[in-house]
Amino acid sequence: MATPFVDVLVPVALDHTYSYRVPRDLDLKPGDIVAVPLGARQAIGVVWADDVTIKPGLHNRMKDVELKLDYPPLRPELRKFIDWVSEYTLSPRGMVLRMCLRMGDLGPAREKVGVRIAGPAPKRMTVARTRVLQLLADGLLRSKSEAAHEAGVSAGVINGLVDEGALETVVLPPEPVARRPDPDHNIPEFSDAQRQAADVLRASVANNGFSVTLVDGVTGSGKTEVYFEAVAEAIRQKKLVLILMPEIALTAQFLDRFAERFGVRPAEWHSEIAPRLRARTWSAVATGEVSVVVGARSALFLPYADLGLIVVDEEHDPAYKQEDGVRYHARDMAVVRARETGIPIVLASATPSVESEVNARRGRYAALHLPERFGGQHLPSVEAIDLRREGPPRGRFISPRLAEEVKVALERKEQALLFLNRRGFAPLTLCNACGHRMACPNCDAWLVDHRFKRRLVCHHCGYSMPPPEQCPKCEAKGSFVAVGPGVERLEQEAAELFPGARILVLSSDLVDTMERLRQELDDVAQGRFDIVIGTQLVAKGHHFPKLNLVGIVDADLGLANGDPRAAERTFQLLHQVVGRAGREEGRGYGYLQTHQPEHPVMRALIAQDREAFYSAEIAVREKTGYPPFGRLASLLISGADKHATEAHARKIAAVSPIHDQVRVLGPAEAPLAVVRGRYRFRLLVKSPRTFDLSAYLREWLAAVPKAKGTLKLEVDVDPQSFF
DNA sequence: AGCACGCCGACT
DNA sequence: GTCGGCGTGCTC
Repeated sequence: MATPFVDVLVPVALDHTYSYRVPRDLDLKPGDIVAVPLGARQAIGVVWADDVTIKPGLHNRMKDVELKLDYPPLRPELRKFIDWVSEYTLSPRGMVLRMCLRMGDLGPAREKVGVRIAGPAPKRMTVARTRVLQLLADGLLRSKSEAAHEAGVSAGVINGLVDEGALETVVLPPEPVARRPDPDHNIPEFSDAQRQAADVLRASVANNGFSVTLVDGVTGSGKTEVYFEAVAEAIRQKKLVLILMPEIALTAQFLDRFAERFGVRPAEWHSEIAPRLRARTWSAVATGEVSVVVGARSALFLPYADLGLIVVDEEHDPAYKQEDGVRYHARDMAVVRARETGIPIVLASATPSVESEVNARRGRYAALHLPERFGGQHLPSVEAIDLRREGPPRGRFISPRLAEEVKVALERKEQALLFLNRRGFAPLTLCNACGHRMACPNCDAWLVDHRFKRRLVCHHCGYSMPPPEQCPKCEAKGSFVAVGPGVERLEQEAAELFPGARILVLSSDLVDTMERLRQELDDVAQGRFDIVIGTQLVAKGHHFPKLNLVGIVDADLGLANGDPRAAERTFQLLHQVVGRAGREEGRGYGYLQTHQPEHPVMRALIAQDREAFYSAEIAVREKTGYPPFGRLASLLISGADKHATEAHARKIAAVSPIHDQVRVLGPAEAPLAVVRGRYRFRLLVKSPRTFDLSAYLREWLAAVPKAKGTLKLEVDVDPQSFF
């Protein structure tokens, strides 16, 4: 029985559904994907409810559903998930739906045309034509471009032969997005510990209900191979699998590893997939034609036909947090999606987030530990270099001891990695004559000297200018000095310290394409460089067999700010970077240049005592009520005028509902007080862990006066960054 | 998020 | 006199 009206959720910044009339020839059910008129344009939306009662005043404004699209309906659990994410993050439901419908170009793909022999050779023969006919003499079908390429002729020759009737064109069936992986293609040899872990994961897939398992094992412990066994089990059960990666730079590398295990590459999903392939992939996921998707966080919102397993690799990675639009944490939302779907989820990391570690310790998550490196690899030994006692001379950043160790490594024909998480040449440019510091005109930040590009650059808004000839304040000439190190400056120092060494600098602003980065990483792996100087770009990914020495140039860098997660982040990042050493042959060494070797993060890295670090950090969080022992939300109020912005922030604070479990802090100037010419004030909301913070915020926002003019309010539940 | 509508400055 | 800037508000 067709219903006369349906409620449709449209992908715009709207929480409510709109009602549409259903034409007689359409039969619509919840989940169906439809095209509807919306204002002056057409929108793709999803039927959220049928059997709808219409308010009398609406009848004359209602429009008709235009058509139903030929895709499987969104499943109830995905619709529930959309509702849940919207409620939790306080984002409009339509904007969450929009993330599910980012399907690229709709409509039929351009048909690929193939050619084959059809009739006698034409009277006028040429050398090129002969080559084509010889190639196609076997009677097989080839695509036009393939045939032209193989025969070494232009496409025009092929077209000419088609016109003369010697060849005929045939529409080729579209290439599948991904072929079916073979779960038994190449099962690796496992150690006992790995086998046990794999068995547990396989069982969790076979049992087929919601469960969360934290797989933690050091780099090289075979985590990936272990959770591949769970993936294999899901494939055997004809279920779909989602493997989440924190960034797309890692997916490319990962696809080959997957192919080694399963014989074929999985489908790939991230923001840089070309529109056509994106559309085909979306559709193949919805119909269940692909079985494994490897993707960045946006892959979490795909309409999987029958999802059986989610894996979140590097679950601690901060890149899982989306910081604009719908602000969500893909790891946390993945757990929610698994729960709504009733399937197992695997969280994998060498350095789990404190959140996941606490959940594992309290038994809320199952935990599997893979303590050893595989195949007799050793963990690198780590030492501190105390910069207070044995630091480099003024204006230098590589201490004598680290320099000595690098020399030894080079003599042994091994590679060294110098890690500094700071792009450019120097973070500050200072006038020696008057003390003027070069600052961004739009932001509350210094301009970073990028000497390779010959520009001073703001890392917050992208503003850049050529280095000035003279000081804009005192007009002194040649008075500027670079203060502090960046990777480019480190290269200069390394070139002086290690003459003849082949040095490569790797940082995101120096990488123009993914392909180029891959090439450069490959060059390093092949031993074409002796010293790599890099930012966090080099923290993960490639294996460098000849790399046995890692020097952390400024281990304290991430600890300086007031972020409650600073210690955790620093521990995770440095652990990962140091873990690059000694992965294949010989023994790895890590050196931490630090002013505070007694800091818990440094001590844990040196003693290789992960447990001690987590226990100490968990105790701090518990005492201070920070996540996961309490909940946080941040309200960021920004605007072009400082006083108006602050006044608005105060107004918002004034209407916060009074609740004895909630503390509202602020408004205070955000740590970065101005960005892109906008002043920023922040309110921080703290509550106990079990408190429904989203409901509280919703009640609050209902009382907040609407922002006028340039004023803007952004709400972030579970903020990860405090800038 | 789009897109139209609306009210104030520089042009054919 | 009109073209067009982007602030404001609506979309069944």
